[in-house]
Amino acid sequence: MEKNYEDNAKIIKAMSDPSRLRIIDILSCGQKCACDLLEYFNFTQPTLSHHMKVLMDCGIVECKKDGLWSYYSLNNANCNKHILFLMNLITDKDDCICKVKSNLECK
Amino acid sequence: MEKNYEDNAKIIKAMSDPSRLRIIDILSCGQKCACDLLEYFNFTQPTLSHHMKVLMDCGIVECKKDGLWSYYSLNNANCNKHILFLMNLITDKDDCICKVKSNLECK
DNA sequence: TCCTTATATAGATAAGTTTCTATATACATT
DNA sequence: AATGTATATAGAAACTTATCTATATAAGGA
Repeated sequence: MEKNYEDNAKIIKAMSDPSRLRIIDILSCGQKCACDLLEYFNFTQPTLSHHMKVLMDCGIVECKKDGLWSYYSLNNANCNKHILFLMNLITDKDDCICKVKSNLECK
Repeated sequence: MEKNYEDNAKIIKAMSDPSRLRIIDILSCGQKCACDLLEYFNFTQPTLSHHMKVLMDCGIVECKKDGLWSYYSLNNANCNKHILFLMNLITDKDDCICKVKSNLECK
């Protein structure tokens, strides 16, 4: 029981940072490599690396390596429906109070 | 845009602590005064007071004073549907992966 | 083989969070 | 009025987090 509060808190905590919310938002348009993601932010490459680790550690994001590049994407398969729903809340353009996605152009 | 990530992160952050998840879980059974809430936890009264402040500051919980007592309840009216849904995820016994609520008895 | 490039890791620092003890506030009761 | 009780606030300690710089790793191309 206690354990469930802990586990859920960990996943929710991973989403409780503005930069990581934005990363989730960006990845909702499809996979991106680290260097592309980095262009959306003012922080450094190691900081992005840290954020991606947090998102991967709790299963929200997965990584596919190809040569020098790391391609990140939302790990929908691994996310339980609760987290998926929250991600949709944040990323779904049409049904979104926060309008976070409105300034992104998905290709 | 930036602002929305910040605002959403603040609300999500308020829910990213195991103790506060449990408080939300307990309040899903109905309003409780601080001293009743406190019995579920091992921390002190000022610590509970801190957690309630965090939950109230972002609008998840509201407080009704009656004499010496402070009655806390989930502020469903003020919560937008996104947050409500996440609270349901955590608190709804029948449709809940986390099963957080299973050990609570609502009267 | 050497250099460049993409990403990860190590370690430090500054800021934020959770918790505590001590104390204040404010209402109730005697 | 004095005392007791429920809650809030202040301030400090311990821990965690976000960020940085410097460096390591590992793959590709000259």
